[in-house]
Amino acid sequence: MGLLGGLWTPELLWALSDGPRRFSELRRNCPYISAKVMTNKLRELERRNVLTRTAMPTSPPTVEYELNPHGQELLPAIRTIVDVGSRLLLREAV
Amino acid sequence: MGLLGGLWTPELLWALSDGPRRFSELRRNCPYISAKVMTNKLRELERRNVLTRTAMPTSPPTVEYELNPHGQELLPAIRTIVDVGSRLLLREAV
DNA sequence: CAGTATCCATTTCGATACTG
DNA sequence: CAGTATCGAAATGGATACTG
Repeated sequence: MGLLGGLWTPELLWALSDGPRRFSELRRNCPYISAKVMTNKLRELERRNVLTRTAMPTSPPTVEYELNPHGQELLPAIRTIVDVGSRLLLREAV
Repeated sequence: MGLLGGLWTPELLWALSDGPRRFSELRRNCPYISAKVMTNKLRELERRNVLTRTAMPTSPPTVEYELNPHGQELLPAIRTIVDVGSRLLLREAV
């Protein structure tokens, strides 16, 4: 949980689950995460060895984030959370 | 995640996963959770309809907490988290 | 585009002491 | 036994403005 911690971490990982994404793509995927928090999280996840950050020296700059094998291992957990979460939401709606 | 949120929530649910537990048993299972946080979490989980709290009017008082069906549905998620978590810990240890 | 910097509000956690 | 009360520390999140 220390790793998954933070309200938005699962959502970020989720957005990365089917391939590399650029910073702005992630922002579009998770519009409620401020740039600051997003940067913090991404850096943290990089430090924790869950994803890789690749900056291309183009202009304007392009940065890609991609889950590494460690990150892939987290996916089942995220998936289950998302899954159970949506079932519960359905119930509450009723 | 709003539901699972909080550092200790998964640990509490985990401790409850194979049957009802009394307050003091939970404290023994999760020695690092202060009584205050534990009470808060339990109350929150009760409010969220994940577990039931049963107080027996004995002396000294006895209170049992038990996952209800909603809570049971969370278990797969917790299990997966615990699972992935321990695999990652192993890696880091190496 | 992909960030940083600042400042502030909120939430969460923890230690300690007390109680029916 | 099963809590509650109080206080304070710390992490987390958000808004806004600025930059190579």
